[in-house]
Amino acid sequence: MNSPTNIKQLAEMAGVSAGTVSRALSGSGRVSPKTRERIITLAQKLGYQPNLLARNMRMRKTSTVGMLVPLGHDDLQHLSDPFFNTMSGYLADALADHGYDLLLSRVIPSDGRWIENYARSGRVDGVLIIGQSNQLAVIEATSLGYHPMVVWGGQVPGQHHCSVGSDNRAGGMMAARHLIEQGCRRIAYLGPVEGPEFGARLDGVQQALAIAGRGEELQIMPSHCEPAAAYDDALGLLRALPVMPDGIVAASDVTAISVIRALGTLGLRVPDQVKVIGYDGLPLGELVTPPLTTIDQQLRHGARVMVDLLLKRMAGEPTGSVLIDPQLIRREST
Amino acid sequence: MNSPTNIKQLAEMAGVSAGTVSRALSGSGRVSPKTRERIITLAQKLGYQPNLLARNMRMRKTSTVGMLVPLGHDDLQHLSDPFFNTMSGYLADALADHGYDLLLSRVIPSDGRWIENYARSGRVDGVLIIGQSNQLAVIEATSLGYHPMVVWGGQVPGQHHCSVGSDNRAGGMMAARHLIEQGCRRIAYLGPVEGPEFGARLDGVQQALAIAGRGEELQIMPSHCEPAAAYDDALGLLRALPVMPDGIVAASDVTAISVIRALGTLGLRVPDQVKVIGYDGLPLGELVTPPLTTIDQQLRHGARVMVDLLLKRMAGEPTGSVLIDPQLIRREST
DNA sequence: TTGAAAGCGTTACCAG
DNA sequence: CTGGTAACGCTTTCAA
Repeated sequence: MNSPTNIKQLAEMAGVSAGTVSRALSGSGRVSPKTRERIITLAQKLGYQPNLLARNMRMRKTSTVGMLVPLGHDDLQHLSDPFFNTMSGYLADALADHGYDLLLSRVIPSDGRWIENYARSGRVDGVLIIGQSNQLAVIEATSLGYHPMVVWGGQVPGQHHCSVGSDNRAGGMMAARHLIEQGCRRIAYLGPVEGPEFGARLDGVQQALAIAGRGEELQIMPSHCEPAAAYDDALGLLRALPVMPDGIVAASDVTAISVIRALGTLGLRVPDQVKVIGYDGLPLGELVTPPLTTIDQQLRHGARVMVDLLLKRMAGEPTGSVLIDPQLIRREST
Repeated sequence: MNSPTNIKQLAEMAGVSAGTVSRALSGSGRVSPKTRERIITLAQKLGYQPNLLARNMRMRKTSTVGMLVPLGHDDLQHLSDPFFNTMSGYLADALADHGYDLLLSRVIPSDGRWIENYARSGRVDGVLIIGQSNQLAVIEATSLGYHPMVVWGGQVPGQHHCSVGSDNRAGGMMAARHLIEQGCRRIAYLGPVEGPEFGARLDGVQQALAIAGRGEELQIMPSHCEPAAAYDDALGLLRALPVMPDGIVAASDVTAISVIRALGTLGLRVPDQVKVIGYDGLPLGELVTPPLTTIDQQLRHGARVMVDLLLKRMAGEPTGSVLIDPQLIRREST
């Protein structure tokens, strides 16, 4: 009793045509209740599974959304990075609630069309981009011709593409202000200094210091973002410093954790001697030693917003971008 | 200058037939170097993107692997659980190295054919199952007729399906032995007590105690596995205990973290008053307070093994199951 | 209510 | 080396 491999076989066994089976199984279209019932039970009994590729192709709809992570320069394994993990988990959950699957692809931006090529390959109904890396131009260009795309990341004035993300400048200010309020006298920033996200965070930090009349003061330690090398990076940067800061704004939670470890290696206690604040609000920030003070981007909420907007855009509706209020979560690293 | 939406349009513009374009672009088949060059550059210029659905359908190959998480009883959001996150990240990385994408699906086991239906839908070339939950029978039955499937989880004697996982009994023994060696006098187990994975871990714990001549001693606190409720669960279970243990084997790292927090709430210090050991070896175990002693399943390595075996099975080759040596990682929670 | 046939976009076979 | 044609498995239109 082998399962029929296609609808025609099943139709034959049921003594009807393929079209009738299709209508019966899909529920759409008029079929006599009797034959419908008969076909459905037969399909069940025989374990018939329609070929979704064929259906998707015919219907031009896949019930699948692609998540793309532009790798920028670092072509190393990134999908196991805690930030992406967390995000993909939230996104997969939010999508599953709407009956969509998540296709996880590691794409290396080659030409200016990598998003469009992926999107138009027919495999996905829409695209979620996590992190703009250095691909802002491509994203913006793509958005002009391809509607169902939502980007996690910062917002730039006049942008055309739909983005969801926290107000990085406000978040950066918030972080610096917090350190100032805690009495830090030598504040430093450690993390990437470019890109619409990290750049804005840094801007915010500088602005907060300027407002406090301490604009000259910031020590900037530009670093990469690879989690694997983060600890070594941080250690090297801190060692090279002429004078040790007493407050560090880390560009992300992962960076902050590395910074704290590096400080530990250097024999410095957090938060007694140096205060460290992260950025992201990853769940694991709550678990680390010491629990991380951080700027929360509310990723779970953000993921839901992204999915909602994407579904709207897939339906052809226009959407605006969303700026999520970053929130200071005070824990024990400051 | 609109991109051609299908190969026929492109062929027309190039003044050749669709077949020739296909051969030129795929590189297979004989095409004169001159026309091949011409077609390739034209496709490039026009931004032609072949429809992968159609290709996949025709070739019966998708370069995509599905990851399924049987949810068992708990139909709550599970894909954002740290264990699955970690696993999916490693798997996605390992698959990407071989040119495969990962399709993340949350499937609720309905009937006895949910795996087969998913697998035979044509959307994936193979299936990775993470965690057997209470679906062992279905998995085993499916494996009889569907080859390209690899399961993360325990091994049962005489099983037919291909599994990769740590030796849970050995791991459980290792954990209990460690607590015994640390001088714990009242040992408890907290976690699920059934299923081929957790059950075996518990067995191992009991066996280690029996060997030490303390078989009667173990306090068992059966709990669920939902990370959301884990803390409340742990707190309730610990509170209900007539006498507080001084050593706890937690069924997973996530559970262990919850246990440690619950102990904190009860005013008990880890490891001074109670020692806690986890199971999994998640990266975040290194970061928590206190850093977690755990039984490491070497998930990154395990993910690679799973992918290797799956690729072999997709090629039709037979494979055996793999048992990964669990290893004690001693940190500061014991 | 049902059946036949025309696609969806691709690749593979078979002639020329 | 290239063009035409037949699949792949499904849905949907058009007739009956």
